[in-house]
Amino acid sequence: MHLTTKGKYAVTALLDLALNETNDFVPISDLAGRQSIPGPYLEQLFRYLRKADILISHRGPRGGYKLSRPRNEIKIGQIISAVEDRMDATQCSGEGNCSAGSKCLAHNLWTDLNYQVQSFLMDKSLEDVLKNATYKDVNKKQKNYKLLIATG
Amino acid sequence: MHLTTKGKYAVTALLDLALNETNDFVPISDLAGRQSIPGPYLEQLFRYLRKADILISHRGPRGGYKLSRPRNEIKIGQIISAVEDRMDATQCSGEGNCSAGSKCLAHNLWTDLNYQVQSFLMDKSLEDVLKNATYKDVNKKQKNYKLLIATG
DNA sequence: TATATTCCTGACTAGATTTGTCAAGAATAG
DNA sequence: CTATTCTTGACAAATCTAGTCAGGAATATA
Repeated sequence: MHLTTKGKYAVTALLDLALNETNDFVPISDLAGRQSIPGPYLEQLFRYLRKADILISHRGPRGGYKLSRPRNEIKIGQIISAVEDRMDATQCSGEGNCSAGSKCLAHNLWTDLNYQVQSFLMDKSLEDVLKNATYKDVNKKQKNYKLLIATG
Repeated sequence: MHLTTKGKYAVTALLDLALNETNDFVPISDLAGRQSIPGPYLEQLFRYLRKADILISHRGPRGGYKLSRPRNEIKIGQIISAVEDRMDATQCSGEGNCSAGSKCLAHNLWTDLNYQVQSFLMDKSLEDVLKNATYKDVNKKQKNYKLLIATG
């Protein structure tokens, strides 16, 4: 399971796009500049998002990108799915042959972890994140869980 | 956020150790053999687990490793925390300076994702996983979420 | 005491992956 | 026409993972 800057950059850029939503196309240089993302790198990521029908592009002056549908219909999970290719936590890509042809002792654990992460990401749209609404209550409990995160 | 084979090997090896729980020490070669994990690599991982007081070791003939406490008191999250060092999903290691000194648009999203993953892993002990009990109901819903996981 | 067993430590390496860069080309608004 | 912007493909450096290896220290057993 690997969430890289690819996924993080993509989500951030699309949040920016959703925030500054108009009918105009927004050039990549604007997004990259505002969000401190290397332009050519973001360009590369936007290829995947266009292929996944999340973005619409237009060339030439006044060209750029815009969201293919309303921001409440684009899920964070869809964005990440479009740019990341190693989000699966199982050792066997879900095939159940992780230990000498059959399931390893931890197989179901990783499958369930997959489900946790996926449902979290698929339940949230760009709009949800901008509103910071649907998951605000979760925030308050965070003090109980510091062990996994480096605090230095 | 990166869950590597380090974390997966460590959890699998400790599940094996919990499964074959006796008062004896179990040599690494036994665990590595049974779980198809490269021995010297597992040895490397066990250093971290000993430092984290999850394992007790003993040298010499009839030596090996055993769990430092009952298997229901060792959480999966503790194991992963001991061997993985990049489980944080935020771009800024939680410092909130991910975008020109302040929080990027996605900061709270990644913080909440951290919480989801941590609470999932910290809620499960070795015993829970072996019993396959505490999270079985979650399994049944999985068909709805396939988008993130490569199906090929 | 001798010996085989097992952990302990540190260094090293090959390969994969990420994180970018770059150049040339195509479309298009004005 | 021309400047702007996306499009595509190739390339490269840095980092990280996954695993190896050698030498040493402790200890149970005979």
